[in-house]
Amino acid sequence: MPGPAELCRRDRILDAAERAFADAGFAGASMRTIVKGARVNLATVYYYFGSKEGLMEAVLRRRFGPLRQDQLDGLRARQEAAGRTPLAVEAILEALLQPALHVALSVPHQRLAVARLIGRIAAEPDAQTQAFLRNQNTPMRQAFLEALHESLPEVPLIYLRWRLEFVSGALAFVLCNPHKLEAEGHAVPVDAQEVLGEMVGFFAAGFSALTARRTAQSAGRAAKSHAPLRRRAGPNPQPLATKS
Amino acid sequence: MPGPAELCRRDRILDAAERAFADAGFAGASMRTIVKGARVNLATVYYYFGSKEGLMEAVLRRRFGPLRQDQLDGLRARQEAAGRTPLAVEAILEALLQPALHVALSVPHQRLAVARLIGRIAAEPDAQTQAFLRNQNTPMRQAFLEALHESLPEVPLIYLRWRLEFVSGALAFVLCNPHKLEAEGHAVPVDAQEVLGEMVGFFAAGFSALTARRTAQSAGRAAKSHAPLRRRAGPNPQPLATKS
DNA sequence: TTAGATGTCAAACGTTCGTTTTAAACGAAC
DNA sequence: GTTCGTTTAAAACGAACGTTTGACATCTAA
Repeated sequence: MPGPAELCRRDRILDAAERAFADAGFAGASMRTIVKGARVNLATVYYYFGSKEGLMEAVLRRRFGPLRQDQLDGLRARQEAAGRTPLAVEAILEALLQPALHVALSVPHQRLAVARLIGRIAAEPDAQTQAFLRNQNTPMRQAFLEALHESLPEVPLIYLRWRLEFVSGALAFVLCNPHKLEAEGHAVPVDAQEVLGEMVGFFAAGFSALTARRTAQSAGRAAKSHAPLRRRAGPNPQPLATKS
Repeated sequence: MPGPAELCRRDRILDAAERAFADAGFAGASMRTIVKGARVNLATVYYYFGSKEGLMEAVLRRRFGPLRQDQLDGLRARQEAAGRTPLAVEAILEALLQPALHVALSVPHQRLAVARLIGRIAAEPDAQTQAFLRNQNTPMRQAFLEALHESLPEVPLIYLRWRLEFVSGALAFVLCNPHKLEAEGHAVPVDAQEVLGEMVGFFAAGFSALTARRTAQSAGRAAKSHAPLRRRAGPNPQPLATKS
């Protein structure tokens, strides 16, 4: 039977693993640094989670389960409040972005690890991790896609899906590198509410844009500069400093 | 003196390393799989590149040097063609996105590895890699930021920087997971030109949006649903399938 | 021919990896 | 008090890791 001490160790492992995976990725994080951070024996991890992949899966389940649920709950709540009328795109985007930005940017101690984790696993190469994540996210993404389709019936569904991927990519990127949103010299942590407002406004305008069929002539007066892309062949075109 | 055979080996190593880093990330790719792919001896890599990090740096330099130059050239060409008038946002975005999408999505054989590499390293934890990449990209990003500022003087600079990060994130995400843009069942590779047009239209609309100061009331009729986010504490809120 | 770079190779260096084994300590039930 | 399932600990497993070594070719310059 699980006593309180056991839960304590299990959670310590999950916390340390979350930090390690966020910092170094799945392959780069080692079990030994995780158990050092959790102050438990190496075998304890295998007792609870079976393997490194099992540990990763538990970490993802603990974080993304509630997060995804919050996103879905937010969408449903807004839909109920709106009654029969389709939601404003801004409301849909808020329901999607607010839970992630909130858990990632607003909380005090070191839950920045969560942010990096969210962003990191979007690019994780591990096939099992990818499959697990896809299974987790598919229903949620489907719900948001349907909501967008109701609000923007004139935009082809395939483009709505693309645009949703753009939003997901930007979100993952921001969560993974929150320092890139900070002002030039300031070290002040970014305000989650402000980022949310800016992202909602930015992407809502994009979503409401009609399908772009221009591509070539959109540059207008610069169209003549479309020379075929050449690959550079010379040696070391850019020396570049190697130190930060 | 470098003979042709030597250059051949050096390039074979870079090709194999690029593929391996794109597939497994920096930590996940092993020197032995790289030399196996390049059909060279293990020591040869150290003869040419000194270390694994040196190899990574050479891979990044070879790809991102020309890519970044193409982006800058495209911007400058459009600026010259436009004369004194500020560029259309669409033109700026095209200059930014077209080289990356072109090298990543359009080429035949296996240069998809380049795409995954571009997307992957945006999330690479390795500090040295991050510093190297930042040094590479800073001047280019600055140029695009200035171009955007001239075209959209009414948008505060800090928000232009944020929006540029959103675009970079979406681009990295798309390059890293090109399959997510494919249609549901179809396996047809995505058309780079179509993605470019859609991204340009989508983000141009976002950039031209005025600063959003609403955040709270933007959801309009759904504002009452803004309950404080609760963290879920119950055990395993979502069982979820563990197999793909 | 000799001296010295220049590339290439097989083999091994010591370390760290994920994982397993073995056993001891624990609390509750009989 | 013994037994039993559960939990922790120390040590070790074989494999793979990044890196180095030393020898062996090959070629140029003196």
